[in-house]
Amino acid sequence: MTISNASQDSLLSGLNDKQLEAVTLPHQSALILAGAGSGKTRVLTTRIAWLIQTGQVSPTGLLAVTFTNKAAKEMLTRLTAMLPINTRGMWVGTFHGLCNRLLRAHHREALLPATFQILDSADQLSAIKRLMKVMNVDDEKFPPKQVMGYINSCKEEGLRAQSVDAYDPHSQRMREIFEEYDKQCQREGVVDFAELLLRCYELLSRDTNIRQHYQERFKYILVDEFQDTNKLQYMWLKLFAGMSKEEPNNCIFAVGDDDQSIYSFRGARVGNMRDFEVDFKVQNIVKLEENYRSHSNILDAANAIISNNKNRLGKNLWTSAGAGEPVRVYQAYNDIDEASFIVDEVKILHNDGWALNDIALLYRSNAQSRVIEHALFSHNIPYRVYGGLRFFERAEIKHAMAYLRLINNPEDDIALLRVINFPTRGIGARSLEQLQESARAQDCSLWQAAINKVGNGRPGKGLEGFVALIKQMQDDAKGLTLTEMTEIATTISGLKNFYKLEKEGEDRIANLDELINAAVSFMNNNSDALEDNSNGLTEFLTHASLEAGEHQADVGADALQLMTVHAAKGLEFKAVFISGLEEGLCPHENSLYENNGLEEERRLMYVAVTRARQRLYLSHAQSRMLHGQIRYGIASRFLDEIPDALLKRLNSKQAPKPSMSSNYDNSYQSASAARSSEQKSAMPWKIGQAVSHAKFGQGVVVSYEGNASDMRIQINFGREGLKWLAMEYAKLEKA
DNA sequence: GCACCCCAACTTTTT
DNA sequence: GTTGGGGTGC
Repeated sequence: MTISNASQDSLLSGLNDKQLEAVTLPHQSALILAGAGSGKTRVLTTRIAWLIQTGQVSPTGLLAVTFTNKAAKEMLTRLTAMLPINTRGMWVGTFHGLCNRLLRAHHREALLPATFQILDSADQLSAIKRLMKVMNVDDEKFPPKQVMGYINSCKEEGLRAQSVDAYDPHSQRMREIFEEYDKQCQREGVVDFAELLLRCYELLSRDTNIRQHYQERFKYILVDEFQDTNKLQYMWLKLFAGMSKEEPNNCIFAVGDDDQSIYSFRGARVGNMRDFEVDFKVQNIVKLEENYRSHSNILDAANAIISNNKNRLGKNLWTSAGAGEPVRVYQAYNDIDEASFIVDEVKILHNDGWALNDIALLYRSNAQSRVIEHALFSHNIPYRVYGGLRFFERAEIKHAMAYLRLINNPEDDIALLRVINFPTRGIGARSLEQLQESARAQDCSLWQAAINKVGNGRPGKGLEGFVALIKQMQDDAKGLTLTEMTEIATTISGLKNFYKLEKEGEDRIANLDELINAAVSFMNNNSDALEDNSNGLTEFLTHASLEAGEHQADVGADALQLMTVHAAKGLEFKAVFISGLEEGLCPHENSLYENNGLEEERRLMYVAVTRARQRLYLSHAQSRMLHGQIRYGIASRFLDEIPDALLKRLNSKQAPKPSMSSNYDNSYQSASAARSSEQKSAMPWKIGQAVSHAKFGQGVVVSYEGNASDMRIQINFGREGLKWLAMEYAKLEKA
């Protein structure tokens, strides 16, 4: 060891016993069960710093994998703060980023062109639609989105078309599309996200030399958010680790939290944690349970909720911070009342000096934000919604990027199709079909086909113009910097002029200008990493696909934070509102039909609760507008799972507020009043009335039908679902 | 080629 | 209620 004990001490000082144990584990595979707010990122980065500082590994001898670019960046930032090292050349990144890097380095062995492009989801979908047209597939029977999901989940299981089971005609056709899709991608030199991983995995399994090279290089492999890995990612990690006797047996330091696994819908397998324990003979799991974020009332609530899950590795968060405030529960009359409650509370907090940035409003589904946004807007409370379109996903940016892609490689059919007639230049569906037809006949790219048409004369004015435009752009681009090329792509293409003429095109033009800025800063940040002869274009295109950019600009201003619970994972706020805690929304009704769906919903609730540092509000509404209809829900079972002693109920009575927003009130009344006027006398229960049933428990009256002698009543029993009961026999009581 | 209309969907999402 | 995609008509 070349480093003095003193500086080692400073690196390790302030860690608790468990954190210290994790950071200084000997050379062996380890599973760190890191609870919410337990200092997970700190442990991970300190582990890396410690390994380097004690001379056990050089910065280039380790591999650190994350899921998001944000997490990777954060890790590098913290690392440079701890150690005076140059992080360039270190393999710290996302699964996709690292696979991309490896495939670029070995593109020949991976059978890819050096300039292979990465399809984002939108590109992939349009590629599939295009293929399905060629193959004459009925998109009623095979919705392109489903086909895409099928292809991606196959790849995420590590499967190619040849190895997929298909016993019925439908799945056989599906498999056929999968196979043709892969051929099309190969022809066009493009890879989708899942392909990046699968291609990389296959390359390493096939090519012993390359595999050995990396296995010898990466003695230490560190994985963040291990509970979110899918099957292929786990297989990929095993390859790097080297599992067989002859292989080096590198060790994996896996950090994760099974209780925060909320991404099974996109292929994540919590089970990888248990498999890892067995496969890598993990001796003991290090549990980080001391929480540095929340007061204990909040943690106790979270612990109580999650303890209802059966399949857990087991963990209980604790804090030395004291009980803190009770968890506040508000029962709202309807969604609008819920929103106005939140607005009132936020105002109070803000007046008391809380920064809006420190307050988050969480919901299960994006649709719920509308009502709240409306309330915030009319009360002039600044807010920021996370989610939605990101920079490189905006239409105008994708158009400009398509021109750049064509400069880079005109055979890029996807890019060509996107802009061949945008801005419009008289190439309609007819001429496009002809072009695609002749490309198919000649078995070449659309660009080649277009060139041939122009060469043969009578290509049509539009097509001739397009070919000339791209050729001119390519000519102009020679010797230009990336920034200048980007300018060309937005101007010569006619994009800017097009948006200038549009009524509401200012934002789009501003975005196009922002794209030029993005190119400038990309070059500033990466110029020394680029090869000497590279103008950075391929790298910039990759950057755009792999890092779609921040969701929204002006992050600086103080604003209330609105986001889904999923988007809140990994974040923390001084005060958190969790809204819409009703059966059907949270847990979401769809989840109840899924395997272990309820447990995942409960983990979602757990994630939501553990975001709060100091104050936590839970709210539910007796009725809310959903899909254009009023729905009556009962309180989420997750609320019942919190011990009463931790709660403070702000209004347990369901009396409607007199100050209700009038238009909603009317629409609410008209819905129920319309029916009750028909059969008022026969109806003993009002719609929205909470009732209890001997067998089904608590419920809410949703609707009814029939006449006085034969009336049926529909009740939402939450966990038991919607039930029709005959009035005559059902023994209902007011709840 | 484009504007307009209708109908269906509608949980969560990173790369 | 809203949005987006697809189809139709000028």
